[in-house]
Amino acid sequence: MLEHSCIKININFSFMHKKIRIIDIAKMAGVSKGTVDRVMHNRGNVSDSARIAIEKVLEKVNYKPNIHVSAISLKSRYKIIVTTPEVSPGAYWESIHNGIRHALEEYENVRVELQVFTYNQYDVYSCRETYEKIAAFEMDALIIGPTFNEETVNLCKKMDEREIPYIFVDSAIEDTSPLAFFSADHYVCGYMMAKLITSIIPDHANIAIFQAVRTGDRSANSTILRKKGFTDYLEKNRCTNLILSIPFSVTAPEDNEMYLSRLFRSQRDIPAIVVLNSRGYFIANYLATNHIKGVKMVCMDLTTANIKALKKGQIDYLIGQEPEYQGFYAMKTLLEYLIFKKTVTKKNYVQLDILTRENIDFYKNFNNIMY
Amino acid sequence: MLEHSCIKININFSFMHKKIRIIDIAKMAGVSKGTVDRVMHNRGNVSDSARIAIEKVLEKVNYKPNIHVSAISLKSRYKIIVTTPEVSPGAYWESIHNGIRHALEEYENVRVELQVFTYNQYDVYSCRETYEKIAAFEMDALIIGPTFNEETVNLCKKMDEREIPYIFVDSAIEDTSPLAFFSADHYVCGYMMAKLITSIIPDHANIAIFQAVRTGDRSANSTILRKKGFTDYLEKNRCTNLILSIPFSVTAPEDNEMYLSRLFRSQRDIPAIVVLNSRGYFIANYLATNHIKGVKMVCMDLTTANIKALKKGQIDYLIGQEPEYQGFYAMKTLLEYLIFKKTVTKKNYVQLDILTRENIDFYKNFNNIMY
DNA sequence: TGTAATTTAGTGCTCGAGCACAGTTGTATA
DNA sequence: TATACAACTGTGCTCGAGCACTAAATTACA
Repeated sequence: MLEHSCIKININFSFMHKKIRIIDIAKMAGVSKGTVDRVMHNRGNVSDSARIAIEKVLEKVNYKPNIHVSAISLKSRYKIIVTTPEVSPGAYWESIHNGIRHALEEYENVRVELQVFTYNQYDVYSCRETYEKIAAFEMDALIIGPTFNEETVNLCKKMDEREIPYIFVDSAIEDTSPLAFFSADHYVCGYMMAKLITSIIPDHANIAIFQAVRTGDRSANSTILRKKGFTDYLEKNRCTNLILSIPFSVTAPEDNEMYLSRLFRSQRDIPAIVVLNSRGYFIANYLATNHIKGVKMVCMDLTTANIKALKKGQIDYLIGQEPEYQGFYAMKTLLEYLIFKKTVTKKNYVQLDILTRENIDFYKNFNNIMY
Repeated sequence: MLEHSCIKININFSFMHKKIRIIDIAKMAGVSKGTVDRVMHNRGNVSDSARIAIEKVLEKVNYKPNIHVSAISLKSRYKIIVTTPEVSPGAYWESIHNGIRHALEEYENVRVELQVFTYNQYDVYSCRETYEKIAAFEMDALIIGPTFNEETVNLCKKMDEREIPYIFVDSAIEDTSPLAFFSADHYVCGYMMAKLITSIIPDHANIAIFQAVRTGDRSANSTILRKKGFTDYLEKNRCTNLILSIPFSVTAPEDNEMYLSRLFRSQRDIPAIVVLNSRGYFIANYLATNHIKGVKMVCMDLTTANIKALKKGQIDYLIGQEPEYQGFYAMKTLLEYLIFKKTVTKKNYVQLDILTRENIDFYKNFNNIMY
């Protein structure tokens, strides 16, 4: 008979797990719990002797406040502004807003007055005007879902002057000093998309990239980075695929079908399309209605429309960037910074989920995880 | 100038968000909060008239208990047993145990006496003996990480007789009636692995499968399902790849290198290896030390060793099955069932994460998500 | 040295669900 | 009608962090 083990571990939480409370620290330091609280939250009005005694105890013990009790006993009031591109149902930005809302629900005792300002992400003038309005407002903090570089830098400068903390979601902007950002690594994202698309098409096959055209001839920050990652992968791996660009107009959507049909007329063989924004479903639908088959597709974002196309087999790989998680942690981080003066991790890169028609049914967005 | 919008939404939580408390329901129904509590937790000792009045109010309002308050005001005591294959550091089962522990931390006020029994997953006798010990114990509930079908069915029968609820993690066993299970859909998992491996190798290329040999000639439940999914994919898509089996012995590990070298001697061209258990790193290391290059690999589980091999580029795709999530929700579900008599969703399939060397650095296991 | 101003420390209330215990009905039986 | 016993219901305490309010100690200054 073989050797075998049978480990028996007794974890009796009533004995072990003696969790340290604020009052325990107070007793150890020979002060009252009020004083401990003042030291831990930097509220001042504490003598040096008391402060040092408490700090010594804090070094020794590993105090972790009971988050549940914290959440119910808060009484603060804050005014927070959120600005992002416009929100449409089932789409990317809605998920970010959902995440933000969930964070507020977690701290339901905190009175937060939330103001949401949206702008047209394809129109720099809309963004500029919205940002000007925001700059004039009173607030305790700001969450920014940025698109245009220059405008965002300007807004951030004003916030810096007024010493108002701000956090980025979706992507971070250079030359600003945010409290933190929550975003995907867009460069790696593009790099990975290149790897995925080239793995499922023949060498030297053509690849078309679908890209939005913006007012003022400027692309969104994230798209630029993704494209850089994409081309860098091809270069690094000595891929000789021909890259075609498909323009995509938001202001004149009637032109888009034309762009596509022009492409498919001029190029006989387009075995692969990569969409660096969340409009993958648009091309998937075009291909389906025009009975164009055998085109491999790698697209971004788990929007309702994209998921549908993935399940139908029109899209091969869909990349998710956890928008609910981004929104949730942006707001959570902000609140904990404002309330508890908690130290903040500045750079926060979210997961890049790879979804296929096989594993999409098991995908849990952050909503499911939380409740 | 283009049209653009600037939506301003005021979400003032002090006005809106009037959250309904237990005492509000009591007032509406004209009873005391104690009675409402009794109705909601099915504790009995309530007159029909009071019960009906409260149930009517509950239908109208959308009451959600404040989870934070719930967590701090519990006073129950429970004895729970966990049985899984042996745990080794950085490996699959450790993650499941971590998840279980985290759930206990979330309900730190509940006094849980936890007993862990592990068995050798490659030795049916070890399992049998461990299960016999467990069957004799007193407990309020049981969490099972099963391997052997027959033995598990026997244990479950005894639990059914004693009316002790049990939950499966990792995989569910047929002919049992668990309270719930948390596992990946192993069939789909194998199916997806077949899709991934065939997408990165030439048609008709050979594929080797690495499989453990068990005492009593029986494979683990999950591995059987994965293999079924794997072969079904190949059949369905008319793949003509030749499938080779590599045996893998745990009892005589010195034989494994021999098995591998024998394979690579007999077959000149093995461009792909699929590992349906979490030992992918073992083959990756063999290939590396023997300077065998160009072999594509798809493996299971985000163990420390596998992640290392993925980052080095030895493994191409690694499939994760959220072990922390499984453990966490198994214990959480159990506690909420015992304490609150909460209704339980029986079938719970976890996410199948696809990891590559590009997105592995951003992967958050459940530990990170929670804290 | 006495009084006001200021700093520092401590006490006690808040949040809401859970739950033990006391208190109040109603019904049955001597 | 008195008493026992059940069935039911309401009251009040618990958990621990936050924070307001009060009390005490210290300093400032006439």
